[in-house]
Amino acid sequence: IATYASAIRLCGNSRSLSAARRIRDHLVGNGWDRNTFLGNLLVELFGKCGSLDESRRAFERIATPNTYSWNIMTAAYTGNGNLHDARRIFAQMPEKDIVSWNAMMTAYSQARHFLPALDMFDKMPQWDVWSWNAIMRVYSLSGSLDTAKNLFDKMPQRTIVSWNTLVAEYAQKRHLGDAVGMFEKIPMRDMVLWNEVVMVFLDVGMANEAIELLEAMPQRDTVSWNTRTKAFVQIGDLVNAKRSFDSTPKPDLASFTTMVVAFSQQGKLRNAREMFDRMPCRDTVAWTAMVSAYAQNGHVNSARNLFHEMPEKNLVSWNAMVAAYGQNCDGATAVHLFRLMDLEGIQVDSISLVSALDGCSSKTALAEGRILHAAAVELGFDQD
RNA sequence: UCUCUUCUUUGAUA
Repeated sequence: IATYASAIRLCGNSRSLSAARRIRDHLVGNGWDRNTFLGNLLVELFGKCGSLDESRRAFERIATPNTYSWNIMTAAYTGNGNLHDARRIFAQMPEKDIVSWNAMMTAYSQARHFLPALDMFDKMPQWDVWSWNAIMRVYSLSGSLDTAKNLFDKMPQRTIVSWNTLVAEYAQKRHLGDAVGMFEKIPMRDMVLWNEVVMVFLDVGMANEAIELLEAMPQRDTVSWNTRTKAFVQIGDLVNAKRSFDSTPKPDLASFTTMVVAFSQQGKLRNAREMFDRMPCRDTVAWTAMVSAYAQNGHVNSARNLFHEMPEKNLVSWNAMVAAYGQNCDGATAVHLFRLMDLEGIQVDSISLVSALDGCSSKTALAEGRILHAAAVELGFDQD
């Protein structure tokens, strides 16, 4: 079991989907895929690769799934932005532990569904530091930074994550004074915090200072390297961005996707596609980035083909495709897709609406405009 | 020095 486990983990590190499938087939062949521990690893592995079908099948093959199995299955869905199926799994779970509740609360929070997130918190049988950190973030994301700070002060325990969360929230909301104040009081500074500081420089348009700081840092992790690559992209230095990517010791999906977007923005569609093809495995984010790359460079048909090839689609992927049609003045198809989202069980958001409206400006018939207006009213966006 | 899952930093849509 240990041998198989390490083999699966190796795939996870290299994020190689084909290697993952080979191991999976091997385990299916000898029946070890029914083992809970190994099955759990497979569920997680396919989830991380954005292959939710295979993840679910691995889950279904486990003879006696435990709470870990259920939680990993939930995480696979939430990690790919599939709130719908995550909820379903959560509801079906025979036994929920604190991890299940925390995961579901965070899933709502990330989807910006703050009321259900608060509801989860209230319904939880007990709370741990993770729950407190997560609820603190719900408040800050929903705009109540003061409430978040009050929570931070009153929380029964705090970890380094609590501190890092608040610094990041202050920084993102441009309360730089508060961010610095927090930073100075932090008892222990880790890599996450330093990466946050680098991001502050990038966010305020000081890319060169960000790069200098990164180079002065004693340690760098993959996030640091990715941020460095992004900094070069931001100053329009594609050559050094590519160099930064090539120097990244352990590139992950974000490293590749950053380059896909960078090439696309410079109109280098071929390079973008090469980067995409070189990825050992592709998650929903990567697929969506490539769909948008085609769309933004005027290749709507290629965008559509790739969209249909995607193994999993979430809200953002759909929005990207709606926008693709909108930007290319095919308002009718954009609206059609917009309505299809509903049928697919995707909860539309304001971006879906704006993207569909984009193509409506002149070419779309009045009837389609009415559909969107009705949707806007329903969503409560009619005042905007 | 990686006993499987949940919190904070980097990558996708307007």
